This record gives sequence, C-alpha cells and structure tokens, in this order.
Amino acid sequence: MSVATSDPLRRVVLDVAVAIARDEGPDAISLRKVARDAGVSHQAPYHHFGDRAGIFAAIAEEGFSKLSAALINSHNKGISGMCETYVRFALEHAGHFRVMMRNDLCDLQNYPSAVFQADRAFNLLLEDVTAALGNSASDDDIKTHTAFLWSVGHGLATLLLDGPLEKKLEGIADVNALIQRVARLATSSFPQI
Amino acid sequence: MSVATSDPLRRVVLDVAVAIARDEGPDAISLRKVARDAGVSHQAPYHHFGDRAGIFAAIAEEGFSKLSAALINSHNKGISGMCETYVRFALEHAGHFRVMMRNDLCDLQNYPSAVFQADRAFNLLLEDVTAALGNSASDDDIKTHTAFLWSVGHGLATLLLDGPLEKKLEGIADVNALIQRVARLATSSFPQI
DNA sequence: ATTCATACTTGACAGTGTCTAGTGTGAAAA
DNA sequence: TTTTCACACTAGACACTGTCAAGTATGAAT
Repeated sequence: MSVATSDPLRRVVLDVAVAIARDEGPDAISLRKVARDAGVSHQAPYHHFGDRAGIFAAIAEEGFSKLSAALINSHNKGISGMCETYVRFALEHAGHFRVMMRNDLCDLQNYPSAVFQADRAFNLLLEDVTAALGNSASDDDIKTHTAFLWSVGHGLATLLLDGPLEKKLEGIADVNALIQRVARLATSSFPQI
Repeated sequence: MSVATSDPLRRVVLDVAVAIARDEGPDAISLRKVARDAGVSHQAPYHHFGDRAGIFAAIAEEGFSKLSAALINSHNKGISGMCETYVRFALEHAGHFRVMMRNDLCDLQNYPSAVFQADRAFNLLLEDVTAALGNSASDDDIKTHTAFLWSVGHGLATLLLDGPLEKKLEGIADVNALIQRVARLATSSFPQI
C-alpha cells in the first residue's frame, strides 16, 4: 500500500502500460507481458497494483493530475483555450486519456486519490465556465454550458483519437487548426463580453 | 459467409453480445459464455463470425444502420434535432454504440459492408450541416461545423454513457432537457437564418 | 448414389488474470 | 547478536479465454 514513487518497478510497469495503451489501446495491456519485458516474474506487477483494475486506476490518477496541470497552465487563455488544451492533452497523452475515460476498466470510485485528481480537473473547468458566464448566470446555465464545453472538447478528442473522424474529414492539413476553429465555434455559443 | 439473417443462432449470438456490451461493456463479451448461454458448443458462434473481431464488426454494421435510420427519421428537425437524435441513439442503443465507436475492437476497414453503413450515417450529417450553412459556405466552414456538431453530440453521448458527467452534474433531473439545451447551444454557433 | 457445402461438435493449445504459498533480504526490536 | 517482520518479490496451480485443427451429421444438388 506504499505510495513510494521512487520504486523503479512500479514506474516501469506504469510507463510500459501507458505506452501500450497509447499504441494498441488499454485492452492490449497484459500484466504478464509487461512483467516479461521488465524481466520479473508474472506476479511482480500484481504486487504493486493489487490487480488489473489497480493499474488502470493508477494510470487514471496520473492522467487526471497531468490534465489539471495542463488546464492550470492555460488558465488565462479563456474558454476557447481551455477547450483546445483538453483536446491537445488527449492527443499528446493518448495512453493516459484512453484509460481515464474508460469507466469499465476500473471503478474509479474505489480509488479515492484518483477521484480527488479527477475532481480537481473538473473544478477548473467549472470555475472558468462560471467566470465566463458572469455573475447573473443561473445554476442551470452553468451546468448546461459546462456540459456543452466539455462535450465539444471530449467529443473532438475521442473522435480524433479513436473515432473515424480523422479518416472522414480527409485532408485536414493541420489538425491544430481544426481544433482551434472548433474551440472558437464553441466559445461563440457563450454570451459575448 | 452467408448473410442469411434468418439464421437463428447468428441472431441469438448478436443479441446476447449486444446486451452484454450494454450492461457490462464490450470487453465483458466472451464468445464461450455466449455459446454456453445459447446451449451450443464453444465453436458455434465462431462459425458465424469468423473470430472475435467479426462479431464486433457485425454489431457495428447493425449499429450504423440503425443510426442512419434514426437520423433519417429526424431529418426535418434541423441541426439541433439531429444532434439530439445522435445522443438519444447512443443512450438507447448503448450496446451497439459502444462497439461502433471502439476502433480497437476491430478494424472496420476490413468489413466493407460496415464501412458502407458508417458512410451512410456520416453523409446524412454532412448533408444537413451543408444545408444549414447555405450556399455561400466554404469547404473549410463545412468541415469545421461538421466536426463541431459531431463533437458536441459524440462528446455528450460518451460522457453520459461511460464518462463521469452523469455523476458530476448532480441533480440533472431530466437528462432529455440537458440534451436539448446542449444541442440548442450547439446550433447557436451556426449562422442564423 | 455421390458429392459437397452448411452448421455444427470435440479436443487441444497457448495465453491471461488471479489465488495461494513460499523465499530472500534488509532494517528495526529484543 | 539474535529475532522479528514487513517488503519485494518468485513459483506453481487454477479456471477461463480465443483460436487452430479435425471430425460429424444433414440436407440439397448433381
């Protein structure tokens, strides 16, 4: 149950698993193969994470932590910038992102520290949306706009990452440009200052 | 290789698999368990679908076909209605939807009939977006707005279905109302008539 | 009457997650 | 110094999985 981050094997297992999730998807992760690659017995990873769900929880926690950091960095770039940051994070940390958003891989509720990191990221979104709407916004307005903005970012991220969008929208010379345009479209639904 | 839809076992396997995907996610599908429940040998399903990827392709094809039908039905309800339809389809056909959008389960490119159904659905979206933008719209505009609208619907669908949104946005008394409001917000980014 | 594809069954194999039961090691406690 | 004991593993077994290979019954076509 130690959270010693200086443990090399724990770190190695995590890194290898994330890399596999990035390249082949989380389902391709095999603890036994990871162990083999790391040169340890097939039960060594099990010792650090409890079970398969445990490794996914650890990846999710790390992912939400990284996401929070990214969102804080772009805090001053407004609603549009936040949306862009979310999508870029998903593309740049595909391994983490895929695991974070797959509720079936592990029930995050069982991992309080993961919930804590997820809440942190969500609260950043909520704060910025609330600020953008101004003082007069109703609770319903805030909820609707939060769901809307998150949906845009999340949808674009998953479609680009795993979905057919990349193939469908042929000739998107510059993915970054598309992200920027879509994020700005989303912002245009907010009351203008 | 026959496509005889009158085959009862094929139908049974498909239905059971979709139900599992709905209740526990696609990863929980075990061809052997399905066979056991259907009272046949563990290789009987294999005969109809080739391999595990084959069953996912069949589910995806059926899903895209159903999605097209749903989109056609709401064809006269404008951009906002189309977005709502997409989200409702995902919630009502969670088993199909989860499989359709999971690129790692099977490479749809290997199943031409599945690609055909997917293209049909996408073209309906593209047509309606193009119509909503009017004649003067540039290709870039069409692409951006298509990606945007799809992202909103897809993001909201996946967040509600598998993501943490349902828990985060506590007290959403009426999910349908949220869907409607988000869809209308999306529409407000389109040039008004 | 024979061929032959269809729709299966049966058996085997490697690979997986997980349970149980060890093993060695290094630091703290006696 | 010796004992204790948690930590970081190893080793073996189990049930389960997808998949390959080979066999079987059946009903239609030749």
